[in-house]
Amino acid sequence: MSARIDWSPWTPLPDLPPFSADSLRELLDGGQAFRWYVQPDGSWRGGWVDWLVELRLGGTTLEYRALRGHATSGVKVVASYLAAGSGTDALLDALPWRSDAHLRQCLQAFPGLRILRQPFGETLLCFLCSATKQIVQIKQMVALLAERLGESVAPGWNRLPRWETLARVPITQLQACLLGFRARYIHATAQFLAEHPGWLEETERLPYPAAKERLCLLPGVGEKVADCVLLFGAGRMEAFPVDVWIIKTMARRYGLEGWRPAQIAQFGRAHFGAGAGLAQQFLFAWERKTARVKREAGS
DNA sequence: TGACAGGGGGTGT
DNA sequence: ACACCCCCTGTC
Repeated sequence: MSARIDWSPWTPLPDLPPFSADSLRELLDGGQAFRWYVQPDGSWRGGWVDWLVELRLGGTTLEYRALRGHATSGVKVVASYLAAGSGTDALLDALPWRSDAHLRQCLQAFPGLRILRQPFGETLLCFLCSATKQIVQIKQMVALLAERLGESVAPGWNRLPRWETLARVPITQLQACLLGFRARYIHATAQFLAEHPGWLEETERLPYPAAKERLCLLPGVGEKVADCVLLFGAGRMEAFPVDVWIIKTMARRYGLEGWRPAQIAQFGRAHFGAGAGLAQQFLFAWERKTARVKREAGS
């Protein structure tokens, strides 16, 4: 019944460090992106805009294949999405791992983990869905948005809807995608973007503080969501999203008991420096893994 | 196997 | 502080 997908051959990706299965899972399904699915053979299928890609580990080397029509530019585009050769190594080396034993432990535990370079507009849409939701639920919402409102890219795979499409969709149709109170935010944001052509593109080009300030003007976007969009959708490594996990981590590992989110963000930028957002992702991955191990041991 | 709380990676008032 | 909206998860 399901039509076959015409894939390019599996190809190794250059300029990326070795990965472990754990770090690949954290990279693709650890709260940065919400459109990656692990397959029975351990490979991952996912995508962004009109790219549908599969990733797998050949030993510790990351390999990809894409739709045949995309094969020519594939390596560059996929490598760029995975932030290959984007200065991650230098940023990692500049983190205070020499004096911070916990950070060092996190960096060692997730080799290859990095910040993805996702499309800005799609990242905004995904994180508007994220409020008080866990990854599985966010994935379900964006899957429904793609399925019902996005254009087909390949058999069984739709891209996420464009903002100009969302602007024309009745709010009731958004609510039907299990968005709950987030439907209102997405609807209103889509209206705003439709009335302000080029606003999103301009925002992406602004320096970090100005870009964050502008994003916070959108309904449903506060400091945390703005930081996530700038970190995961614009490569702004100085963005340091403070969510409940990071609040817990920073309290426990760095002694910041009772600190307010804004203070924690300030501490994070001061302590971790230019790669604060990158550091945050490693801390986050560690905390998730710890929670998972604890849960599995308990049950 | 099925019903039933409880809580969830946030924002806006 | 609390509502928003409702699905997921763990538990009985």
